[in-house]
Amino acid sequence: MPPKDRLHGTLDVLVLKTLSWGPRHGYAIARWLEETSGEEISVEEGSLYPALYRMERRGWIEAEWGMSELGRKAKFYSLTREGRRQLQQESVEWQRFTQAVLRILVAT
Amino acid sequence: MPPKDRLHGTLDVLVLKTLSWGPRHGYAIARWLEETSGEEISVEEGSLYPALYRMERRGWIEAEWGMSELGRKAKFYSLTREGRRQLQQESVEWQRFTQAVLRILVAT
DNA sequence: AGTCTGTGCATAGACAGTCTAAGTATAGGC
DNA sequence: GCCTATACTTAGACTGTCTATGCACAGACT
Repeated sequence: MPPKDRLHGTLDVLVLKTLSWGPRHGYAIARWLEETSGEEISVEEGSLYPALYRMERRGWIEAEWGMSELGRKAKFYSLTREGRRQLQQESVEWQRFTQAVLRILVAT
Repeated sequence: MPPKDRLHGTLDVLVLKTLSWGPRHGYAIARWLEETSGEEISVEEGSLYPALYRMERRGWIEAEWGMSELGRKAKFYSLTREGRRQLQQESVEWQRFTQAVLRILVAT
């Protein structure tokens, strides 16, 4: 696996979290995650857009065409009620799991 | 993805870490990870054994047939020098990445 | 005029890893 | 006799991320 598959399994929850602060278009989601993480996280477009479609299909987010800050057409996504539930649940599970892994990795 | 694909990308480093305390056979590695994590982590055999072969092929671990604690034949794996390097590196990267994710997930 | 970079979306196909599920084999408990 | 636990093996499904490409438009720079 390419070294950067590290995103595997966390992209959804990251996108959901990003949208929890209000609607954003795809490109903005990617930029925001990368900047906020100090470039520690990189979001490839080939991963992001399929992920957005998946989550829309599952009813976690909704899309609406609009205008970006720069006046270009862009698809804005927003969390649905179900998406908010999903975010909550996934976030908790992710933290529980990574805590368990961390305990093992730092054990002596 | 089945809800339990959460192991994705962390199985290798967990196995390497387990072996850092000495040789163990596959079955014991799985049991140990599950117990130590309080059943938070579950290691399927269909994931574990292919992972062991992969890591052996990559020179991170070495195998040797022996006898288990219960007197049954079992394949014992031990870390190679390269495996120790790999563990160190992967562990650091994993922690950096999950820290970045965590910061986002707990942000308000 | 032409090129380059940045914005923004879309999608095909490769790739890799985990999972389910089945099988082998042995041993002990009921 | 059957069930559970130990211990390894492997085929195939599944899914998600990646690379790579394409479209479209705008502004900057030469």
